Amino acid sequence: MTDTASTAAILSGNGASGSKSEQAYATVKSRIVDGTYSPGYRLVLAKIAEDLGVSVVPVREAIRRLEAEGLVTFERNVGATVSGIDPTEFLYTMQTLSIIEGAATALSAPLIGAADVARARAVNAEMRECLQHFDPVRFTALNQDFHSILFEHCPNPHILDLVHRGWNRLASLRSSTFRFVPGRAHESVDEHEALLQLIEAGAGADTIEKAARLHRSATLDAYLAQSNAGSLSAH
Amino acid sequence: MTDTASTAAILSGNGASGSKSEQAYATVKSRIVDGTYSPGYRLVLAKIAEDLGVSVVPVREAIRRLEAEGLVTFERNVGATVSGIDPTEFLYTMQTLSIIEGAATALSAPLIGAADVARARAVNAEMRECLQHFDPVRFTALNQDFHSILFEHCPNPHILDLVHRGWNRLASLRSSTFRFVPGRAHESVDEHEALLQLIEAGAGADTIEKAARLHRSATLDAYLAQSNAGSLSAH
DNA sequence: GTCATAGTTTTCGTATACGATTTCGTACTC
DNA sequence: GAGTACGAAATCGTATACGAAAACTATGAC
Repeated sequence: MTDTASTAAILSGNGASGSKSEQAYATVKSRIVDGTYSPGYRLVLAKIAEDLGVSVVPVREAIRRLEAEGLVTFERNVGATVSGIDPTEFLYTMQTLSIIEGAATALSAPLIGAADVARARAVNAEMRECLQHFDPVRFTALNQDFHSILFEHCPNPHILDLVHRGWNRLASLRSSTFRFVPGRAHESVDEHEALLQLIEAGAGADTIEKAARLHRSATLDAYLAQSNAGSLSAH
Repeated sequence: MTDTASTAAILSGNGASGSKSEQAYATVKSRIVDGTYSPGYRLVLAKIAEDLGVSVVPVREAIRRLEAEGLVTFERNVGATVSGIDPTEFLYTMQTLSIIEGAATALSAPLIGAADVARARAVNAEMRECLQHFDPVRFTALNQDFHSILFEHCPNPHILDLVHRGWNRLASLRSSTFRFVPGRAHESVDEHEALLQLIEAGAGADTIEKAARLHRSATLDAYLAQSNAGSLSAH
């Protein structure tokens, strides 16, 4: 995710590759994802156009594409704003994501080799270390990595696409840190190990999916219990 | 689905409502969905613009939005074509759809009242009739209705959105009929009844989801077994 | 002080124009 | 006859310009 954002930033930096419409799309998207444009931010076509040194037509096109992805809201003759995400929205997005990620993990499982499991274990070990010298930022980044390893062999491109969209949707809430819950972190690491063992044992897709989804749900529940729902929108 | 298409067609007919960009979007989408523009169809901006009586700018915008939805493929300096769907793609789309629909059904289940179950039963009864005086077109339409009833209370808007996107994606394959498999139809009706009973009994989400998904998967498998995979792309 | 209204400003919406890129057909060479 | 090079046509890409809609502001009446 951070990778995607920085890649887009680099692209927008040199600006040499792709059409201007493409550049506008990538840049605005990355700015939404990295929080430069936070929810509610008013996206004025002319300003963005000037900022990027292009005319409004490609910017307009980019904004509409982002709208189709759910990252911005567009209103006729009024303009575009970065999509906000209220507590209910947040819950629904997380719920959807846990379903999709569960499926992605289950579909990947048969294709995950010993090397991948080893990699995932290494990541998990690092997460355990992060718990000792309290480092929530790194912990959550590693958490993302861990699950990415489990997804990466998913043969169904639609599912992977949905996973990414979901995370993009949540990105403006600082996805890299919002899932850290101290009390939950220890269990989380243990659940990761359990998940890896299920995969190694060649458990059925149902079992793996359920485990993956429950794990994600539990993390979400813990997060919600910690921060009262009201503060979500202020994030 | 048919409803959506005809609505869009009506909108494009009077063309009075919404912006021209919106009109272009709705019209092109409906034409893709209803098969007027079938997979591989070359979408030439200028021609569509002329056809709709607008300039190319709003058409271009509409096409890019459709690209973000996966309905068209766009290549720089070359143009847009209606996304084809090869047998593998088809499988992945159906797989994704069965996951999403299973989840949608499970999430709806607690909110489905006796009246809804009765409606669904009525639809199912009609389906049974269709089997007697062989009417596959109506059968598949009713099948769609049946599942829609089960979805409609789904509180998670993202999931519903994904369901619709999935069906749009498949629409150019004549979604209204491609799922009819004579040998499978009878079982299908029985499974519907079983699903309704699970819902009435207040079964757990897991059980309902699994049942719904398995049902869809079985239908897909039967369909694939019937038509050899090669003919899919020609549809 | 509050509300309504008219005028101004901002911003969007799209048509048009022109440059850039690709594609396709034709002629020429080997 | 096959392959290549060149040129014309088709098509995309975007800047600019102007019209339309909404939002904002100031003014005046009550």
